[in-house]
Amino acid sequence: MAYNFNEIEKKWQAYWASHHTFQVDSDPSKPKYYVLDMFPYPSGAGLHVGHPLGYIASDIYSRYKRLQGFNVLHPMGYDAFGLPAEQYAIQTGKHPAGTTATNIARYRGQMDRIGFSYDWSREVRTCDPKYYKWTQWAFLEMFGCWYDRERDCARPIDELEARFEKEGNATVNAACGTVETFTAEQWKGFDKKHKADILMQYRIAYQGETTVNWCPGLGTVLANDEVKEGFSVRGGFPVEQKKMLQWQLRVSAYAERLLSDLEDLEWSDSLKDMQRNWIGRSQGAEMVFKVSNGVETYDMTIFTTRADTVFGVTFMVLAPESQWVEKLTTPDRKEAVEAYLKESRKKTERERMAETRKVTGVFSGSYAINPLTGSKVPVWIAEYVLAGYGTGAIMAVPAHDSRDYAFAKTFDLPIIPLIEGCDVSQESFDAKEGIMCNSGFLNGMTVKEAIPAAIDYVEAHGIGHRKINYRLRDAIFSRQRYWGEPFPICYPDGIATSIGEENLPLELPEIDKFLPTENGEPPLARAKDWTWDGAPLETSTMPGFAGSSAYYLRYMDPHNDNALVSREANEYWRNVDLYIGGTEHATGHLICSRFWNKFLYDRGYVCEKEPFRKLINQGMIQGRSSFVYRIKNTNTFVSVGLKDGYDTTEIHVDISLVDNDRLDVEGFRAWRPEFKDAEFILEDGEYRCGWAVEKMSKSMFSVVNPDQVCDRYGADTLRMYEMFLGPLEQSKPWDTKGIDGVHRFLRKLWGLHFDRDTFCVSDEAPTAAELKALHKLIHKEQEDIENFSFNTTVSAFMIAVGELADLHCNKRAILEPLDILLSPFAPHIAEELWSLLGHKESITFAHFPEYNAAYTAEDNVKYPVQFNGKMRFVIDLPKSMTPAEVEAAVRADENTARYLQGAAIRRVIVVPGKIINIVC
RNA sequence: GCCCGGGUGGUGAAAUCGGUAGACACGCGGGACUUAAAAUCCCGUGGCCAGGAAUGGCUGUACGGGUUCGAUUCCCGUCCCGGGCACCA
Repeated sequence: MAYNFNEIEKKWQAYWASHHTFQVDSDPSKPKYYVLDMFPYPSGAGLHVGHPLGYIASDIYSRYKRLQGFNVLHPMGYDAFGLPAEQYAIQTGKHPAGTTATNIARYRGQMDRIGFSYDWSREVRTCDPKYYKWTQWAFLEMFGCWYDRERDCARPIDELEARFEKEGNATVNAACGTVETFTAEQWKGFDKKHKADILMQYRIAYQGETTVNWCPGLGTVLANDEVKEGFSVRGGFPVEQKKMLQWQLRVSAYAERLLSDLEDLEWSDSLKDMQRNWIGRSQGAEMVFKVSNGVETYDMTIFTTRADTVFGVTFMVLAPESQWVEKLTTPDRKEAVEAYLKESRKKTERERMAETRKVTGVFSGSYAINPLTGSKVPVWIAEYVLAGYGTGAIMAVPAHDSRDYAFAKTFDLPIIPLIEGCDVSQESFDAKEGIMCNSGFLNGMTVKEAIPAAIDYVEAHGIGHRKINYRLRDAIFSRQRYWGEPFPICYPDGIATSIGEENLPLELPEIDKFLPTENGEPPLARAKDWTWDGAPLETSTMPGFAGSSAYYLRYMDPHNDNALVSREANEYWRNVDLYIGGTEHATGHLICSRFWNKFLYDRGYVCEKEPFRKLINQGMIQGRSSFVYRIKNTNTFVSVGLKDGYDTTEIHVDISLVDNDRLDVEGFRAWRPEFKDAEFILEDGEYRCGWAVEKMSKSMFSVVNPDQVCDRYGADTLRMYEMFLGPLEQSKPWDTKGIDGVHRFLRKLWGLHFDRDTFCVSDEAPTAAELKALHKLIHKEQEDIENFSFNTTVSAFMIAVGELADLHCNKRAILEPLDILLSPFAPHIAEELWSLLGHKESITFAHFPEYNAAYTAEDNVKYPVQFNGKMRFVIDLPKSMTPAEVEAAVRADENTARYLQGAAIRRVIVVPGKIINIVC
């Protein structure tokens, strides 16, 4: 009986669908397990073999957990709003909704062929109004809240208003923008607009002026992780800095919690490090310097992590965008300062990057007084100081900071070394080590002692205080685009106002063209009557990460119209136990989603403070592209082994024309008209191609479509082969030539049931050898799956099946458990064999066989033996022996006696399971 | 520049609380079956050396040191590759 995988796979996929095999419901009698894939953006190109890697791994784990008796939630959906569909719409006039639906259908078709065990009844699409209702809802919740630092959580903004009525804002400790201090009386006197402006500074979703990454090519702002080296990730257009009024989320208020809660997560250290880096906690002090422009004197606050170096301050620097610039520029310096500001504003991010090490700056004309030494130092303005970090102003210590050093050298400012014996004639001494000098009361201390001592002194004298800064910025939440969630915000009298949660969803309006308007407004401004109760509605839309921030919650209760997720559903499913996806979301989606979850947690809508307990980043599958070598100015191609003798050009060739690095010469001639008359210089009678590991891409003709692999080998082979390729988290090239090995294995397994002499599965009791082969596999599979070491599990299957084949095993008691073990990896063939063994129920409901230690305990172990200090040989003894038994065996062993050459054994020391020491 | 990973056959890779390095698979070589091919099955396969052969010896996990009876594994230094951050005071 042949292994007809296409028929088998179709049959079981239909069976699972019609029996709703993978549909789940809350079931308090069973433990829950939630396995989630990062949902895909459905692009027009469809899936290539790299995309399903993580999905296959999560599917194997889900099926494995089901076998163990868990109630497994394993859903899938689509991150359906986004730029490519809109760019396509601009080019073709086709509505993004249509393109998106088409792409989703294609993705679904491709995924279905691989035999995933998703509960499709829970599918979500972020562009569906029933879904984005809850994205908008969460936004309004954030709009309606402020962050209370006292209680360290989000609170309703009404409470804050009531408090302003009673006591003003002096006692309020909130994460907020810059606000003046006011009393209750003053608050009552403010007009409506003024009050709204003040409240806006406190809201968690707020509107604020900020410098953004503006991408003229796309006509929108972009988040930091949507920009790479000054170009947009999508489309590759240049990006520049621009000040704009934007909706933002106060993610920075959660910085400390986002950082400390990382501890308990089962994420890789590298990923945690990336997040820690992104959050960028740094401990230091804020210090006040008196600054004067000759007319007026102010208190200017700066932030430093090196309070110990105050004695070495020789100048101060302001960011060009700092509010101090205006106050501290003296009339005689005005012209020079303005010229500098104009220059720096003109520069794009890209240009600033290109001149990274070029030092620029301008003197403001003002001076500051060092609070510890009383000395007078100049105040400069320079691009290397960032407005968005700390206070936008620094004290410069050129002797011990390389950036200050470069600046001092360029503008010829003094450099005062503060550490004994350090040489600052060529470069600064940045290390935090050594003994302090030239530093008054700090002299003689080590740097590590001096830092806290300096801060203590500063605090005691009222010059400053300890302070922790974060580089995590608030998330910019507006996009000047069409294909995203509309903001449920309108502007009566110019005041941003919620349209009311009861009116959600606010649906995306139809427009005739997807471009910005002639006067530069976002596309939504084209919509007819885009107003609410006569007031204009917000015209920007939400960014891509809005819809993906809480989708894992929606899967728990996807059809609920009254809540994002009901309390019961949330309390049952809680959070994601295993999350699998690419590392490209390490700082964008994963920070935003954690923030979003924490906000909902503060408000009591969800019961877990972290969304994703365990996270695995699957590696990328790269392409393996092939080359031919054309001799320059000819139409002759030379085989890779001979190319060094010629001057050649490397040309990518379609990998479907290449088999095992050998070129299909006729196919190549037919491939492109220009190669019709191609000549070849062969080696050993064939044309061999060169190859390289590159990104899998159309332009390098290295894309492998999973559908084709399924046609030729079947889904089970695809699934096992992708796992067999190498460790899950590692990037590795796809190479179709190894797939035969896995396919052969499945055929062998099939044959083991049917082709072995006669067709008969017997109820005979299995032999010890058969049981041992099975139980070794059970042991290995359980251990490996828990460690996500799927590649070695596949090897273990091959070994076990090889052993059983050698034993001509056809015992039901062995074959049944074998099918169960295989079912997470190759579910179709496992189901088919299971049913052919006489079972009516799908294998999904079978229990997972427990590891029976009795059969593997017989495994022998190797004991290295040493005597009188030297190791000489190894002896082989059963693992199950106690140390006393080992000793007896050693004393009785003939080989040992021979090695010892007649020496009498005085003592035998056994390190359990490891080593034997013989004292003679 | 800073922070993480990682360097093992022709290839993808196994093996790390230190214990026979290269499991499993691809590829390659040889053989069986076949008129032939495909498919299938069997044997061999890190390198070097000796032998007619079974076999034996040496060497070998990027490089150089160290700890240890014993190091792919632990420590120090160097080189290379991949990823992340990048004027964050």
